[in-house]
Amino acid sequence: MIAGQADMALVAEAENGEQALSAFRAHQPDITLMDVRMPTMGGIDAITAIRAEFPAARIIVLTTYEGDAQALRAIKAGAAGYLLKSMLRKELVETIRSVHAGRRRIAADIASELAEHVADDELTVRERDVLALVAVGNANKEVAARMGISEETVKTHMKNVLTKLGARDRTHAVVVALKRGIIDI
Amino acid sequence: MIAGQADMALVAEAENGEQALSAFRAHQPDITLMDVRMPTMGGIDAITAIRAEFPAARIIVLTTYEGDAQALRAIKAGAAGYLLKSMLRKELVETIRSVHAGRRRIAADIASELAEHVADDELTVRERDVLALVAVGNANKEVAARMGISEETVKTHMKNVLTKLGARDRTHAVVVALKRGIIDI
DNA sequence: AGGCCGCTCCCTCTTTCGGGGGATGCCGCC
DNA sequence: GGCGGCATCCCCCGAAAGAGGGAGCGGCCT
Repeated sequence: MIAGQADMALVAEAENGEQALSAFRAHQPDITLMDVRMPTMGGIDAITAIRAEFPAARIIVLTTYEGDAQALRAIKAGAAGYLLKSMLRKELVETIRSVHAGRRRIAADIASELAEHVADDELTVRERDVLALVAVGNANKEVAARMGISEETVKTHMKNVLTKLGARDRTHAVVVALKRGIIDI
Repeated sequence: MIAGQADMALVAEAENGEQALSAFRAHQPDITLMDVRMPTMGGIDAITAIRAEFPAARIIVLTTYEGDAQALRAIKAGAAGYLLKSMLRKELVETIRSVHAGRRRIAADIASELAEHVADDELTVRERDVLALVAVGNANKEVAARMGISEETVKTHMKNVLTKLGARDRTHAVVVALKRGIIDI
């Protein structure tokens, strides 16, 4: 599709983050389209690595819906664009031209979700760790044992998680966190 | 990509299930590629509708990972192939030729997942209803009120759900059901 | 007609959750 | 050097959850 545009050329393709990095070194493309879900090295890490070596790199994330937290991570890593695979071809080429011209382009759905949560506190590392263990069926006591902390501390973390995510109980909290891309299973 | 194959031609495209059905009527293609996530009419319903009118229709589902339950529904609806969007182009064209020749083709990952769960009891309608309400943070008592049944019945359904899904608690059950495509949020 | 299955309801009892409260030590930032 | 954020731990307590049981009823298939 890209090769079909008069003003574009497809110079390289990669199957994972490491290949992406070495392909970037070899070709130094004007624009890079990046998937976030890749084996061996995720897209976010690949963006970070590429931008560390080439701060001017213009990277557009192209992915299926993964939640606002995922998008936020990509943008913080230096992505200049964020698109969903469900979008039309026209939007893709427009975004490529737009980013090439130096602008940022975040898909409207993602942008509005990001906006919804800008005021929210993000979960801390420990809170995410606790929630991830809760998601796979661990009781507070089991989470405590696995993390080497007291059950009381786990309860404190969970209380914070419920408040921050606006969840009604632990089950709801896990669902919200999965939808928003805060935790992965 | 398809138009680039010597033995293939792209005859129509649709944005939702209804368009897919009328486009099918108009063109009656040898092979149909179907996404499951579409607005207004889902892919599964579209497959059912098309196969009701054209029992010989050969439909390949092409989707992102949605769990084995989703795939099972598609196959029961009459899909002849099931592929993941993450797969390589080569596999896609091979599958198209294969299905055109009358064979069935289910992606290996999906096939092994389906195989894992063939022996399992599926959830009943009520069990899924209960679980869906639990997923959004309802306590048993609230689920009971919403469904117009007693809390004891809700507990019975949840007991069955935990057993059937092999889950450790309600939170785990929801995560398993989401992963397997048994419920959607 | 009998049996299976899904849906419904009931009881008991222990464990776990979740909402309050408060407190302490550490670390980085201004 | 103080202040905020994070992580840790503690107490109380009512309400849920979940693991046991058992049981009736209606529909569907054989």
